[in-house]
Formats: sequence, structure tokens, C-alpha cells
Amino acid sequence: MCLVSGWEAYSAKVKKLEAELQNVKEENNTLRLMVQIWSNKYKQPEFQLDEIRSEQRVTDSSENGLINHDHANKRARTEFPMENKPLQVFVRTHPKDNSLIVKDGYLWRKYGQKVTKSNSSPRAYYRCSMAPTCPVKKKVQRWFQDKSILVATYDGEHNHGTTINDPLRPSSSTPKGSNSSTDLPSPIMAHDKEAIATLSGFAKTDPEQTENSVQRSEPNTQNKIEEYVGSLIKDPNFTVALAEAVARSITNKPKQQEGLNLNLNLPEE
DNA sequence: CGTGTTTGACCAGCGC
DNA sequence: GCGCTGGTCAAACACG
Repeated sequence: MCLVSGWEAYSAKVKKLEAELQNVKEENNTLRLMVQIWSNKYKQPEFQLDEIRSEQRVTDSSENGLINHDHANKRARTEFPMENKPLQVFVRTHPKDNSLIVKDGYLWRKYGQKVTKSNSSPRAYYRCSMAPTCPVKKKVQRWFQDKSILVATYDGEHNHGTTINDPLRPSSSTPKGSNSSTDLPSPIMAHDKEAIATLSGFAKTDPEQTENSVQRSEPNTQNKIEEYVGSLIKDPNFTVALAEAVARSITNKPKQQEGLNLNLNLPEE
């Protein structure tokens, strides 16, 4: 008797997991589609012109000292230079999980938390504690559109080679007694920085439509996305950011095909 | 007792 | 110049 009920419970769990996996796959496809659309738009001459203009702006600003490159010596708000934008990682967490923990394989020490005006969820500030001199910091905040998604913004590069496990990769061995922030990634994660940065900018423009596009996968999703992208392109800020992001993605990852690679760490089909 | 977290205060850049 | 805001500091606290 117990065996039968146990088997039924097991089957139900398997079905539930399969359903979740299906949702994840649909999300992944939607994101991939969005990035491909943007990538195609980039190929248009006006996009390339925008990129040239935005690069010119960066150069001018840097020469005038308007952009702060010296993060270590300034406590104030920092404008990241265009060529060194922080990596942004979106991590889906359990809806009931209220912790601001992004599992990336590094050891982090929390040094502050703040509620920002742009997002009602608190933002947590972490410093890499795997090496005393490591300058890397990260900010973790829940995505204002979907509180189950954590947005981690990384600033700087690790000056040490050691990680508890390879960052941003799942592994079966989690160190015992490690800081909770060092645990390994949640099942759904994207870590292409340009794509995510773009997605982030995209989200700020129109929360409702973005949620529809990203969170759901309907038969006419592609049409909706294309319509929305078309409207976004009229926004000069968006086009500059997007062109810059796509260009860098292409430059940095020549071997990747079909636009940007949204690595969601999904199981192989 | 050592280490990490919490949280209010403080600092500095930015916009008006 | 002033207020707002994001980022950091550091004392108090919690936990193993």
C-alpha cells in the first residue's frame, strides 16, 4: 500500500518537474528569439551608425573625465565606462525564497543593503572574500518585474584563480559550511552579459510588455516581440545601449553563431 | 571567540 | 547651494 502511494507521489513529482522543465525551455526559446531579432536589427545601417555615435560619445566623455574609471578610490555612484560594463546575471529563485543569494561559485561577504528608489526590493552589496585584495563587488537585487528573479551585477575582475567551483556552472559538490552565497547556481540562469544587460534595459522601458514577452511563450509571441522591439527602436537610449551590447557580443564571441548565446544552463535535449 | 550579517549613519556625485 | 540618491562604513548582533 505504502509502496503504491509512494510511487504515485513520485510520479506526480516527476510530472511536475517535467512541466517546469517545459516552461524553462519555452522561456529559453523566447529569450533566444528576442536576441536574434535584436541581432538582425543591428545589421541595419542605422544601428551601426548609432553604435559609432555611441562610441564617439564614450570617447569624448572619457577624455573629458566625465566617466569614472577609478572605482577603487571613489565611494560615490559610479558610471561604468561603456567598454567595461558590469556583468549582469539573472537567476531565477524559488518564489518563496526571499534571500538575496546568487550562487556563482565565489565566496562573498555582504557589506551593505539598501532600498533603492527604482526598485522596492532591497539591494544587497557583496565583496569577494576569496582573496583579501580581490576588488570584485556585486550587487544583488530582485528584478522589479518578477520578484522570483534575482539580478546580480558584478563589478570588476577577480584577481585570483580560485573558486569553490567553476563560477556559473552547476556541480554536484557543494562545500560544506561555505557561505550561503557560494552555493551553486539555480537551475535557470542566463549569464551572457550583453544579452542580459540588453534585457535589463529592455525591461526598464515597458514592464508590462516585457513580462508578457519573457515570462510567457504564446503562439504569437514572435509577432508581439517584433512589434515591441519596433517600438523600442524609436527610443534613442535603447538603440544606443542595444547596438553597443550586440556589437561587443559579436566582437567577443566570434565562434558563437545565431546571434547571442543565452546560456540558460538547461539540460540537454 | 571568530566570522558573517544587519542596519543606521555617513559620504560624495548628480540634478535642479 | 541644497536635496536626493546610491554606495560604503562600522558598531552591534547572531550564529556555530
